[in-house]
Amino acid sequence: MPRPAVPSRRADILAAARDQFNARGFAGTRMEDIAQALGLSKAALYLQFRSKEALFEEMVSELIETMLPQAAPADFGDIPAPDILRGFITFMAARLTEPGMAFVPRVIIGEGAMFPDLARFYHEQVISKGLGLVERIIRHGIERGEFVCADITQACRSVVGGVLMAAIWKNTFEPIGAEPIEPAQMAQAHADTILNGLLVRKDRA
Amino acid sequence: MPRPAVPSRRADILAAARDQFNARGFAGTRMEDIAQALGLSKAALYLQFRSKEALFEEMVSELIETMLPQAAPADFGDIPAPDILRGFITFMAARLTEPGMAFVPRVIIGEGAMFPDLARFYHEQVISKGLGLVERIIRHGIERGEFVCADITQACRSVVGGVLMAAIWKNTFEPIGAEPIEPAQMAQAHADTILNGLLVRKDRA
Amino acid sequence: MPRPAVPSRRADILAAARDQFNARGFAGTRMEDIAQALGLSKAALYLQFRSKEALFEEMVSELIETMLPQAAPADFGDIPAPDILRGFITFMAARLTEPGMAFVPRVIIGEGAMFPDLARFYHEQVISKGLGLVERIIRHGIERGEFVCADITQACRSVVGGVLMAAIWKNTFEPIGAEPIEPAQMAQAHADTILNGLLVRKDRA
Amino acid sequence: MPRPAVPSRRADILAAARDQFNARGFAGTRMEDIAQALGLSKAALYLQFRSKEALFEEMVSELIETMLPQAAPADFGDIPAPDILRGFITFMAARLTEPGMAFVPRVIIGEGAMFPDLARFYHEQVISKGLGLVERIIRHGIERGEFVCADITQACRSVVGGVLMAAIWKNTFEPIGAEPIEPAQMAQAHADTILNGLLVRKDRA
DNA sequence: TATGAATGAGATTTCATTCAT
DNA sequence: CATGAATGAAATCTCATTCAT
Repeated sequence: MPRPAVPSRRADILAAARDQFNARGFAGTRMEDIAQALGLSKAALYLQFRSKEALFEEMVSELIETMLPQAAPADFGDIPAPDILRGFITFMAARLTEPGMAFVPRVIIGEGAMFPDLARFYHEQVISKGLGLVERIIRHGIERGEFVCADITQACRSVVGGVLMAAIWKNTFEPIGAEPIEPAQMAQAHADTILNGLLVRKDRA
Repeated sequence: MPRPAVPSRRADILAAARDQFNARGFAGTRMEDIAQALGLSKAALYLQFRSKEALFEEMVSELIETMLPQAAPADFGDIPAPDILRGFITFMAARLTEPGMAFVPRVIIGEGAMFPDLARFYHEQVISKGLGLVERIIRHGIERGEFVCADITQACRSVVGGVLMAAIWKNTFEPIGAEPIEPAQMAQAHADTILNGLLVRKDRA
Repeated sequence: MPRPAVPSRRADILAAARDQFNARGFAGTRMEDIAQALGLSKAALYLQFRSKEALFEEMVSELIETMLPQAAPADFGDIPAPDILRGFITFMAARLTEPGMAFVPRVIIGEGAMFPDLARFYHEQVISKGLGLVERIIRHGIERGEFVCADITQACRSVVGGVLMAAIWKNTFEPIGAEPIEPAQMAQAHADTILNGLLVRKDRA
Repeated sequence: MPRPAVPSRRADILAAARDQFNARGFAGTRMEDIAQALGLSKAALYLQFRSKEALFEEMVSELIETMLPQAAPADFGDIPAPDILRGFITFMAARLTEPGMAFVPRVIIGEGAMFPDLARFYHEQVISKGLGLVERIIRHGIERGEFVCADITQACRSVVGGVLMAAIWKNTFEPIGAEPIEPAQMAQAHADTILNGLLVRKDRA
């Protein structure tokens, strides 16, 4: 069942679009830019996509749909919650900082106000699902007597906030000269902080 | 001590510009929008600012310069580190989610790629200083035997990440229907998570 | 009968306007430019002149009215026509190439099509009167048996053409690096050519 | 040998631009004017030319490059200098007054101050070459014993001045009601004046 | 007399989108 | 499937002119 030798035009366009949106944001990217990057005419893009917005949405969808399912095991079984959480943070930090992904939160955050459909879509597909996954992990930990948490909803945001920070750092501040980060290392440290807290633990000392 | 009878037009324009850029981002805001919000003509704006970009940059600068100095006491003295950290998180969460401020990270993150100077300025003046402040707080706690922390630099990012998450949530997702957050409450929960961690503490149980 | 110690604002404005129109042409000069050159506000100009066009016209009028009467004696009497013609050419070449004058033909020629009133005014006041004067001189010479001329109207244009050439050279080509001309010398040579022609004269050899 | 079925849009646009710049000058012509004359939208012009200025410059260049080479025979041989000079004057007067050419000196003279590159280009390609050609003609005449001339450089300007006068008259003053000229006739008269001078010639009387 | 502030009417330029070939 | 040519709608910016003070 070989994939077609000539990969679908759609895929090519989506890839080129991702690069361009990554570099210039949604409003800053012209259809011309995408077409030129492909050596095609603008009109060719419209053979595959109804509009610039449709192209953008489809690209984000595709990206997201390949990302989230791998972030945590479908069934937690007997796996310790700290391991699952650490795995989630590490996986998401790696994904969201790799080139071609990091831009998604950036564009959504930056241009969500102008494109509410886009923001809604992203909120429902990514943020809600991501937070829901974290919530399941925390509940799993509480059930197993590993975690204690007064406000699960907020705690989820603390978890995701650190990951978001990594994505933004990589994509917004590194390009302008900020000290580079190592996503895996940052993920481990974030997991440590979230799991252990900063306070001295007498039970471990 | 009444404000001057003729408050500088510049200030009026900067305020209106802030609202508009907040609502629509840089590219999405038209000079017409700002002018209409003031009941002025577009041309009036050009009497005070050379260009749209100049107006934007001046507004961001001004905003930033008034924000950071109040985030923590200049000298920590004997104050317990957890209190200082909790205070910092609460203050920043309040500031960054209040209308008229929340947009700063959003616009910087969203359009930083198109305005590198702005992003650099923001990184140096806000992010670096903010992270430096958190670092001082954590070191203060370690010295006092209150905190333990393997990777201070990363921990700082976990702290700030939660605050950033609040700002983005308030500004990007609430407007499209996400469940509203209460910044003070979220700040407390974030502080709890960061301080205590999620793991069950045998020393307290 | 001393002139007023504070020369009329009108005169100041006219002088500044001349400089500016000279440097930038009519369309290229903004009221702001003139005002700034005087250290005044734009509004101040409108206290003296109804409009930009009115200001321009008045300036040209004034310039012209002081120029033409001196170009030739009012009554030719017994003066030899060649002397009068040589005097006219020399005078006009000097005037039209001095800074602050040369620009008049330039602006009229360049922007006459957009401002027909201006062009008409200039044609009637300057060109027609100038050509009329040359015609009178030539007729004077014919009457005195000094000149012979098959087509007086065209000959007048040959006379004026040389003067115009000097003005254009000085104002259009010298500023971009063309070899400078000496108006007096050019006027003498033009008069020589016009009077004697290029052909060898057996009656003089 | 039919012209290509799809004559280059560029050429069409250049032709229409010439007409419009001719009628209104550079500053006075709006892109809209040119587009309307072609039955196109403004945007269509930008498909072919980067900017208004680029369009203007390209048009002038093209025009100039097609004009000068035909003004005089490459090798004068035994041809009498008066004939060559008369031919040059007649040719140039015809060219510079025909619709579509007359505007060149007008626009250059009028807006040279705002476009120094253009003026320089025109000076080098047209004025200098034209004057050089006249100079060669006069020297040819002197060698053949037909001409006598004390200041050749200046005499050349007298020759060209008359031609310039014709172009300006046709384009600046005729449209506002001045008495029309017949270029061929004016050229003959100018040649007569330049060759014979105004003074009575005893050797012919 | 003078001006700071304002503006209406435009000018150039851009870009997502369409369509005949 | 592909495109060259085209465009309508808009956005930024300019400037002669006005007017309350």
